[in-house]
Amino acid sequence: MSNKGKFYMTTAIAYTSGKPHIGNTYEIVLADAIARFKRQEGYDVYFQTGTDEHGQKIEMKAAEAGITPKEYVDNVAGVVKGIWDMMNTSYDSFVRTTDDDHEKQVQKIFKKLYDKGDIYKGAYEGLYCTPCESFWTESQLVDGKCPDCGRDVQPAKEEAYFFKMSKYADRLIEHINTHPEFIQPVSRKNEMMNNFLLPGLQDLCVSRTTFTWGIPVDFDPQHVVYVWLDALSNYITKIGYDAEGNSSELFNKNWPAELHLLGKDIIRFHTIYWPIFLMALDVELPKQVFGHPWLLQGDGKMSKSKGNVLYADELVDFFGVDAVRYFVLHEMPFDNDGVISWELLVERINSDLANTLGNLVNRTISMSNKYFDGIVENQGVAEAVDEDLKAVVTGAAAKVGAKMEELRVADAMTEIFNLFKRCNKYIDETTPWILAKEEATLPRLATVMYNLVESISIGATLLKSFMPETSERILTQLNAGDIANANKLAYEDLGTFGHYVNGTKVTAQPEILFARLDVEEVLKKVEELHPPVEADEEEQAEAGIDIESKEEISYDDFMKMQFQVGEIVSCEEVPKSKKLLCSQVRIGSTTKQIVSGIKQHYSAAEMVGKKVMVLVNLKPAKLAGVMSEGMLLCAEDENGELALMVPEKKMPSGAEIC
RNA sequence: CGCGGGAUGGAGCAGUCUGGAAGCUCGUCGGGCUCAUAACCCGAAGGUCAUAGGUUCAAAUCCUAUUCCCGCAACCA
Repeated sequence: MSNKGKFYMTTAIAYTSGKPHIGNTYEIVLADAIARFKRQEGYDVYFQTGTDEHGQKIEMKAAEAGITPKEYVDNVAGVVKGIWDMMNTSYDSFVRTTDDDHEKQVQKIFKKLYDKGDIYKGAYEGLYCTPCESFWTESQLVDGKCPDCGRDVQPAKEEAYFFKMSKYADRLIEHINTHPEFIQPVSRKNEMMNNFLLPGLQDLCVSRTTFTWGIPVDFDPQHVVYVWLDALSNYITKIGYDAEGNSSELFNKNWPAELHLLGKDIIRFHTIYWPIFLMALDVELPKQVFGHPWLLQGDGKMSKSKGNVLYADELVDFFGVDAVRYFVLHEMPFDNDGVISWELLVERINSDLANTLGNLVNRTISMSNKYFDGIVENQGVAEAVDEDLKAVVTGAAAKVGAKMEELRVADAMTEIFNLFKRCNKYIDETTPWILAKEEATLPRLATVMYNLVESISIGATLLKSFMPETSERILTQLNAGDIANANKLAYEDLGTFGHYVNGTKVTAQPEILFARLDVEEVLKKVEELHPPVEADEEEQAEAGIDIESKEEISYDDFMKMQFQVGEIVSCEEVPKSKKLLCSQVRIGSTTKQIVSGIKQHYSAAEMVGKKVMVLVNLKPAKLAGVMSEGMLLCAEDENGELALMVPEKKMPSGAEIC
């Protein structure tokens, strides 16, 4: 195998707040396909992935679960690694940001930047709401009060460390402009330049004191290191970077990275903060940052309460690892979001994997057995039709390579399947079953079968990076291991025809690679696995819902609140708001305007005429710019479904509720 | 006027940067074939490229305005 040099690539590290769904899993599969392909091409690949385990959210999640943050992330990191392994991904290194070596190095990096003067101690100034323990900016306030609780806020300062982003902005702009390949796809580059770099970078707050689950700043232990400075550093710390100059050989060999792969939502951190941190450390910048699109659920957003979140392990149970790998890689376009649903999965699997590929392998092996007892031997009876087949087959590797060079993985796979489709067409063109009828045409038949087996071998070898297991299964059935394993059939050989050793016997029992699936059956099973929401709701109603208890109040406190029956005389939607309805509510002889966040549960029209429970003496406030003078009371269930409180018997408008 | 993405035959997408006869996969319909997983091969129908203007010899592609969808943010008294 030729050596084309080293290739260091990473995925973003997965945040350990919970189990990753199929959208998160997509990234590691994409990375794996690229890593395997690069290896096949002859690069010395080092492929790193891992988990990002610090931050306030994790601290909270752990507290909810009643365990320590460390226990929490140990658990989730195990789940993440389990899924990565299940997906058959070939990473070389799995970093956890709670690893000792990483934490120590992040502390050194922080210190180094501080000593250099790029990080300085300053104060975060804002308006502070003591009960909520939150800082707000002027623009976030509602009527000058805390937007959360409506209480007064005080100007306050909190000390914090800041990073001098602006110092390096010009250098970064210069770098981005002179390295057009740095940010991929290109459309993202303009986004970064126009929105963040050109308007000017603000200094970035790089420490926190509001929570403790993070890497402590060793010379000022009140502070923990800002999560992104911690997380991004993994790309260098885990391969042995040392801020004091004793970096490992692994680091010296592999850095700078050829490719950082990440979701488009965190491009900003990777193309602005990360390069600037590296500049400050005097470390070279990575060659390329690719922000891939997202995989979205077909029918609406993934939501746990809808029971429609797709997880890799569940999909694998239904379809198998390679089918899921195929789907996510193939369905994901280059720079638009992709769609995933059970129906689409079944459609793709049936059409591409079962029909085109599986059936091709099956019919080819069956014919070999039927006509020649499984012996594949080219008898040299070529015809003109063979040439086009050979051209397509031998040209595939170059096409796939070109697509992969641009990271267009979906297109690369399409090229491979074009090869298989060409094979199916070849069978129709040569009609082996007719050749088999006459003794005289048997030599021609033998050549046809040889061409097919050779073509499929080449296709299967190309498929190795994307569907490693399937590739192996095909080659094993063709008994092509002696020519097509990594040692014998190198990537360079895929451009020429005729490697399959004459006289080789294929398996006598072709095994179904991908069974055809019935959409209805699959959906039925899915429904059994995730019972419809209605059933859930009933069960929950039986079980009841517990909510967080509030502090005890006095009778006087209670008597301060005035509740009355109100009649909704008119109602309209609040413009530019997704949740708000504005109602005119008649309460006795007065009418109040009340804004409520119930648009997703009640239409404006159906509100009119309802008699509802109103908290009347609530201080008026503006919502989305509209004045609201009270509150309509609703019951809310776990899924956020709302139900207005209405009197059980007929009551006049204005009747007191006590 | 909060930020961003999108709108291309029934479905999912490419093409848009760098204008030059509207393409792919699936589905539908018709035909062929029987080696094979009711698979495979051939053919056809189906699109005013969201709408309205503009630039141009020429616009899906560039410009302007509008409508609708989807994320995020905000709001859910």
